Amino acid sequence: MIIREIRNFSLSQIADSGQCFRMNRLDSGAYRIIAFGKYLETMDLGDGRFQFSCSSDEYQKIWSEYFDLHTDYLDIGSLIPPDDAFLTAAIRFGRGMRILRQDPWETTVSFIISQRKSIPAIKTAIENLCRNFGTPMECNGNQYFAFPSAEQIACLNTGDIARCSLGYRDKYVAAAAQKAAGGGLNFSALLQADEETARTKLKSLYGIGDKVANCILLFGLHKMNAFPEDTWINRIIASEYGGSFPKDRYAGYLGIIQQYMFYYGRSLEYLQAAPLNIISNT
DNA sequence: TGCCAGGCTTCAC
DNA sequence: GTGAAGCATGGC
Repeated sequence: MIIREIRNFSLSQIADSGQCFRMNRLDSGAYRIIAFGKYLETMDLGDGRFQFSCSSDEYQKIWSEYFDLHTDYLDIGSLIPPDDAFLTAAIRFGRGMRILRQDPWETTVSFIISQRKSIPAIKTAIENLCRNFGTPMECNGNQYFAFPSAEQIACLNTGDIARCSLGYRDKYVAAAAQKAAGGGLNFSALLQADEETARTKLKSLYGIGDKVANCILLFGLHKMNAFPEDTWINRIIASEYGGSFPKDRYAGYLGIIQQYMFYYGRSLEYLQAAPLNIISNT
C-alpha cells in the first residue's frame, strides 16, 4: 500500500470517460482496476493524495505508466481559443482526465464489442468474456479474472463467444483473435508504426471501421492524434461547431481534445444547458 | 414494453 | 461511390 500526490488527476472522471471498461467504483469509494493481468485498488484521499494497493515497484513499472502520469495535460488548455466556450468549459469540467495506456489487445476486443452497445452493456459483456475464458487470478485475497489472451479466444467457436452477450460481434472478436494468435496482427509493430499505417492495418480487420480503429489507436496504442467520432461527438460537432470541427488547430492533441468533448458532452451539466437538438437529434 | 446504445457489413442503385 | 437496411442483446 502506497500513497502518492498527483495533480489534476480524477479517478471518477477516468472511470466514467468510456475509455476503459474494467475500472469500477467499489462501495468503499475506492476504484478497482484490472489491467495487464494485475489487480489494483486505488482511492482519492483528497488534497491531491491517492492511495494505491500495490508496491512502490509495481506502481512505478505499471500503474504510473497506465495512468499516463508523465504527461502534462495542463499545456493543452493553452491551445483553446477563448471564444470557444464549449471546449473551454469541457477542459475545465474534465481537468482530471487522462488517456490511459491500456493493453492493445484488450482495447481491440473491448471496442469491437462497444459498437451499438451502451457502456453498462459493454462492461457486462467484457466481464462475461473474462469470467468464462480468462485466467483466474488472486491478489491479496481478491479473486478476479485476467482478460483472455488472443490465444485463449482463438480456440473458441463463435457460439462460445456469443454466449457472453456479444451478439453479432462474436464473429468479429473470433476473427481478430485468430489473426492476432496467428501472428497476422502484431501489436508491438503497431505501437512502433505511424498512426496512418496502424489505422489501415486495424481497419483491414473484420468488424473494425473508422470509429473503432480510432478508439484502439487512442486508448490502446496511445496515438494522441486519433479522433474517434461516435454519436456523441457528431452531435456536439453538429450543435456547437455547425457540423465542422477545426481539427487542424489541435494536431497532435486531437485524442485528448475528443475525450474532453465526449466526457463533458455526456455530462448532466452540459445536457441541462444544451439546446434541445443535442438531446433529440440522434 | 419499447427504445436506444462510443458502428459495421452487406447490398442495391 | 453512396445510402439504406439489418444486425443481437442488455440496460433503462
